[in-house]
Amino acid sequence: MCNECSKGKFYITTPIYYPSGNPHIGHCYTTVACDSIARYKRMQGYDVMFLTGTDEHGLKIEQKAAEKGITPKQYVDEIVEIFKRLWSCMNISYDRYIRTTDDYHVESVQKIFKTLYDKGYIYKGEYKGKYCTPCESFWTESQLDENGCCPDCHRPVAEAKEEAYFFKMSPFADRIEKLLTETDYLQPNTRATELVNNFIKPGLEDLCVSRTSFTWGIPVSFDEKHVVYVWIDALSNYITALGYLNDKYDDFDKFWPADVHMVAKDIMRFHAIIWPAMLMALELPLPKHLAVHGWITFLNKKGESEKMSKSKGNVVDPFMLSERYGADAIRYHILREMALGADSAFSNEIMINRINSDLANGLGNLVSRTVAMADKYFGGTLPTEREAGEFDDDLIAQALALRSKTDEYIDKTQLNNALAEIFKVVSRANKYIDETTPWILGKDETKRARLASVLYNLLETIRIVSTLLSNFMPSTMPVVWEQIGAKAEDVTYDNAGKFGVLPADVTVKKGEIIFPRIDVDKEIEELNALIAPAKTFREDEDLDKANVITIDQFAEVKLRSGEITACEKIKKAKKLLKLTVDDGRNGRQIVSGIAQWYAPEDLIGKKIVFVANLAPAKLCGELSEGMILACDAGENDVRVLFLDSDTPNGSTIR
RNA sequence: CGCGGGAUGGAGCAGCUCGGUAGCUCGUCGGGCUCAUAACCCGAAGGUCGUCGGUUCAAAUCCGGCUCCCGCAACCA
Repeated sequence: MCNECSKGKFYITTPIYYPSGNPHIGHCYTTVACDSIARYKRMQGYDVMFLTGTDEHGLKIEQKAAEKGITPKQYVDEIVEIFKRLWSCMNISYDRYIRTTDDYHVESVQKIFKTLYDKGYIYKGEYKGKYCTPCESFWTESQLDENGCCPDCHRPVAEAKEEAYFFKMSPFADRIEKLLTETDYLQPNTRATELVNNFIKPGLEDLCVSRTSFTWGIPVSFDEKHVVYVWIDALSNYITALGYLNDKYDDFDKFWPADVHMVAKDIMRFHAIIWPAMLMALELPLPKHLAVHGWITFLNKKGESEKMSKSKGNVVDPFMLSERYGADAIRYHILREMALGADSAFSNEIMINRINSDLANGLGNLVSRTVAMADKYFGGTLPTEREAGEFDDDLIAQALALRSKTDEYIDKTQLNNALAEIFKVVSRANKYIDETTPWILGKDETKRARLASVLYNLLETIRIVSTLLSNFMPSTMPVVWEQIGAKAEDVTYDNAGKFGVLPADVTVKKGEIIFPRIDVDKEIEELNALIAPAKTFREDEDLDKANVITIDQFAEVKLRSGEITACEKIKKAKKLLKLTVDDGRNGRQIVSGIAQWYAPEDLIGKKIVFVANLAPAKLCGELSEGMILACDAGENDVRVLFLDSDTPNGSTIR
């Protein structure tokens, strides 16, 4: 069976990552998972295109670069280097790396935008948002700082409108709903209802696809004061990287549509709704699958999993991990722990235990004891006489059945299950050694043939297992092959479906330990010391010359004392408390996001400090006239500033 | 009543579509073995399957109420 030419093509993508910071373990997961699938498919004989890259435009990049005093391009160039270094460190076999700043991508995006405009799917309209007059900047609600002010200059913002281009989503709503609910596009499909209920049933809103408020982006070719906003720029990478509407590459016809787009759940929405809509508008075929995985969360010392974030000091550095344990151990751990769709808790302890029990005790030890016995009893080279025995059939049957199981799980992008199947066979082989007791056979000259059979069966099982595993752990499996005497032609996909491939007189070679066992306690101690302690201040709030204000500026903020006379939770909101405050005048209502930390009864009767001249705003339908002062108290905690109980209400604070 | 997911031995999970002896990995304890990386193999303990009620000969599984967690949306003025 020739598989070099008969399998067809396979196109798989990671998202293009946003280089506003260094890559973390979450980026690693998606990329490692795609890499393993890509390797597996290549091994099967598919013509594989594996794409990854970086999404390099946008306001945030522009700002980060400005902070460092370099151009946006210089800024992204630096971070892209770090991404690429990580991928090389993790043995990522991508075929192509797209940067949205690449000329050909820019050219294609401009053409795509124009095409959609010409087809009538893009029209000019008005974008409503928050505008900061001094900075001449538009912000969305979520970009505003903790006071609802401009994130740049921290002054109040106003409702304003900006000219912008919009992409019509509504014509595609029905087709998208069907795509999500009636096909196997979305994997796992459990999230389809959520998407349909939240976004499609209420009516798909037209999407703002251009901005005039920043310049670090791809200019709209027929209206240069606009730049293309993230959606069309970023999502279209999947086709521009194949040469869609550009001359750089010409394999669009060959590889499109994609077989798998893999993404984390936070960007599922864009890939489940917007991307299909764009493709429908362009009249292009839709990708076959969207595989959505969860986040790697960090299991803290209290046993709670939390999102990784710099301010919590729990970000796991993949460079450090791979240096300590090797890329393959990290790859194995994250692929084995993460079930498609669900979050997976990461902790140093879980990882080390996993490495120890599966890789060191299970696989590593199996290879080690098998090779050692071949070496000890036969000087490394097996004699060719054979004698079958009681437990052989079961072992051989399991080894032979493995490949089709992993095939199936790979096609369902369930890598954790594929690995679980492989390690079942590893366990079976370890058990086989106990059942056949080769150390007893070794003492009896008449049992040479039986002993040779046992060892040969073990070597063959290891060969099959390691062949399939080499897609997940590409750097250590060749070491295994060297030790068990397997040649390159022995460890192919075809041969992973056969038993009896190694020559009967195979010669093994004792070598280094593949996965050394890790001393858990010692290691954890060292790792904890390495993890940066939590910060109680935000990095971007470091006081430097730029942040110094004058006394007049301070005087603009009117702080007053007040007393909380009534307080209740706002039903619809998780975090909001509605406070009635005696401000020494007519009283006022203030809404505060402290419900997580304070119960209403904790606050009634307390004296607090509030900002008196803050523009009123509505939160969850409740009017808020001012803001009470509170400070961060370490990891996800807040303390309200309380005044002495005899402080008069409504007096000025200066 | 905004939308969705979840609660199963110490930990993490499977089972639930299509009711019928509750399973896996890790951990704990006991035993075996000595080829091997104090690794491997076998055995045991440990769960009234969140809670209350209903349907049924029979409920982890189906139905309804409740509690608590977690996402999304909204939102930390």
